[in-house]
Amino acid sequence: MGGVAWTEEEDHLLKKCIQQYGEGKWHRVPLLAGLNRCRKSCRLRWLNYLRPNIKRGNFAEEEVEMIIKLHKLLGNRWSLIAGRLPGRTANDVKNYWNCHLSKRLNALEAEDKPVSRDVQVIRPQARNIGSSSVKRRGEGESPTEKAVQQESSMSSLTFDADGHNQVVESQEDNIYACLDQQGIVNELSMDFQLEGFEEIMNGEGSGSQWDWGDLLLDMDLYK
DNA sequence: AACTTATCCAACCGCCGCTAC
DNA sequence: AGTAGCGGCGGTTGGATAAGT
Repeated sequence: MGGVAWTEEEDHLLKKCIQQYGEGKWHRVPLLAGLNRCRKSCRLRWLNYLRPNIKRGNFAEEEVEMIIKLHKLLGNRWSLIAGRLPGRTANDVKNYWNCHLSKRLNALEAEDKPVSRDVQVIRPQARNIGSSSVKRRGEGESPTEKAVQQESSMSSLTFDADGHNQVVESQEDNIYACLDQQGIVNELSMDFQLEGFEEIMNGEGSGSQWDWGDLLLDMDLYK
C-alpha cells in the first residue's frame, strides 16, 4: 500500500471512538482512540472504509455515466461528484476515474472522435451551504459564479442539527420559482434521478438525502 | 514455475480556506 | 491584521495482486 496498512484492531478502535464521540474533532481522535495515527489518517480511514453504507465493488453503468457527466461539469471535484453517488467515496471515484475512465476517454480521443476540451467547467460557488470549502485554490470567478453569489446573498440559509443546510420556509417559493422559470425542475428530477424530490417540493425535505442546498448546487450545474 | 509488467486502490502528502484568538 | 490550528480536498505513491511471457 501507499503507507502502513490499518489493522483490524485499529479499525475497531477507530470505529468505537467515532461511535462514542461522533465525527469531527479529528485532531482529538488519535488520542481518544489510542491510535498511533495522525488525524488525517483517522479521518480518511473512516470516510473511505469504515463509515456505514459504503458501497464497494464495481461501479454500475448508471454510476459511470453520472461520473462522466459530473466530471464534465465539475472537473476533478471528486468529493462533489461522490456526493451525488450514494455510498461512493471521493477516493473511490477518483481511483475509478484514473484507472478506467480517463483511459477510456483518451482512447476515444485518440480515435477519430476527438473529445471536446472546450468544455467550460462550472465551479460551484462557495456559499453558505454545507461545506465551507466548495470554492478552492484561487479559482476564478466566472459570470455564472457572480450570478450565483448574488442569488445566494438573497437566500439566507439555515443549518439543522446535523449541519445540513436548509432554506428558511419563506424563501423556498422563490427558489422553486427560479428553478421552474429556467425549466430546470423537470430536468433535475429526471436527469439527476433526484430522490425525494416530491418531499422537498412539499417542504418535507429535511429528512431526505436531498435538500435545498443540493438543489441550489444542481441548479448551478445546469446554468 | 519463475519472472516481468500492468492494474488496482489504500494511504500519505501538501496545500487551501475557515475560524478563533 | 496577523497567525496558528483545524478540517477538508486533490494529487501522488507504492504495495498487493493479476495477467502476460
